[in-house]
Amino acid sequence: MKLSTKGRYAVTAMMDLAIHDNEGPVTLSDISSCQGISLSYLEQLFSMLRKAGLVQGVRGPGGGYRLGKTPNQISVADIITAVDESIDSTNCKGQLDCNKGERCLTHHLWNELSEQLLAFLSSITLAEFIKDPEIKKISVRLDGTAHRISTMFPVTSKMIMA
Amino acid sequence: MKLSTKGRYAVTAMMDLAIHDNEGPVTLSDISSCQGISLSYLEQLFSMLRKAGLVQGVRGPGGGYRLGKTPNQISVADIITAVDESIDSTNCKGQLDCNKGERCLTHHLWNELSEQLLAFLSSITLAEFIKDPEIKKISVRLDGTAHRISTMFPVTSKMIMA
DNA sequence: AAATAACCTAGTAATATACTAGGCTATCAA
DNA sequence: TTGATAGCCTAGTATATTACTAGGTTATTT
Repeated sequence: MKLSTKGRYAVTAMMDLAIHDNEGPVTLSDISSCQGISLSYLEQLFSMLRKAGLVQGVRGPGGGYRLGKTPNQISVADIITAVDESIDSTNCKGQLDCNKGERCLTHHLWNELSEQLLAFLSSITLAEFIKDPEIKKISVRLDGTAHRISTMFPVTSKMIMA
Repeated sequence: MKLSTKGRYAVTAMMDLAIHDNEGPVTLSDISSCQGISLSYLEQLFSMLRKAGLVQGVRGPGGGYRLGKTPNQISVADIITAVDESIDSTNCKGQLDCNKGERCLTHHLWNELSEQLLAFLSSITLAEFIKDPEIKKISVRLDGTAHRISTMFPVTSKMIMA
């Protein structure tokens, strides 16, 4: 279990798809300008997401990406593990005797923690975010044209905090 | 909130200290050989942990590091934030108008997720790991000489899994 | 006095992250 | 049928982070 900006890009992009899941595909170009990262890099991330079955590509004009499963079937853990390849959690993997024919206790403890973290992130699905009250407000306000512009919304005091 | 191998090194090292909290200081040299990372790198990590008040250095022979607070006052989140400086969660921080004078909804959603994750890792303290039944077994078996060698323990089938 | 181990700095190798540049293919609309 | 769109793919590269090496100083114990 690893968590970097790369993983965050993937998660936020998937949130975007989830919000517009019933409105048609979202283009990487839109996500690129929203998240402020290069289109080509996004393409690489989505290549991994697609191979993991988390998204579906739709080619041609009006195309883009949509979710590969229902929002409640896609967890944050799924997304992160798809793009952030897991770290070698023991650093002495392969060699069972990392020190004098024995094995570190702390490695075992880390595994326990790592599993707890994975379970936690697995329990959070994209469906939770669609239910967010802030989003409902936006959806109502923008309904018709939501597909193109609802990934953005006006700044509020709540949003400024990091 | 960021989680890399660097953070894992810090967490496992702190677990080590927590286990031996009542037995005297643990040397970085011991941790180095256990975790398989360089002594000097550990020194740099512990410099950050010390500045965060999470550990106390004890100089001279018989010295090493011990916890700076009680195990139940030190959370996994504390450790990770001390060594893995937090990422710029929005990528458009500073400029409030990341796109056409508006702000991305997904950034807001990420902040919510990030806070949930932080709350989760804040709820897990080093005290949990001391209570681990596996550790109790070791402590009983090694009691007197535990300080030096109890960071290691024999391989069991349970341990081989990653 | 000698050994230990924290504590500190500068420089560097290795790796991961993020981007650039180019191209190809499927699909839609004019 | 043609052009625009947008997915899809590869190779190369700039940047940042991670992890290490190699020196050193200082406090403490034996």
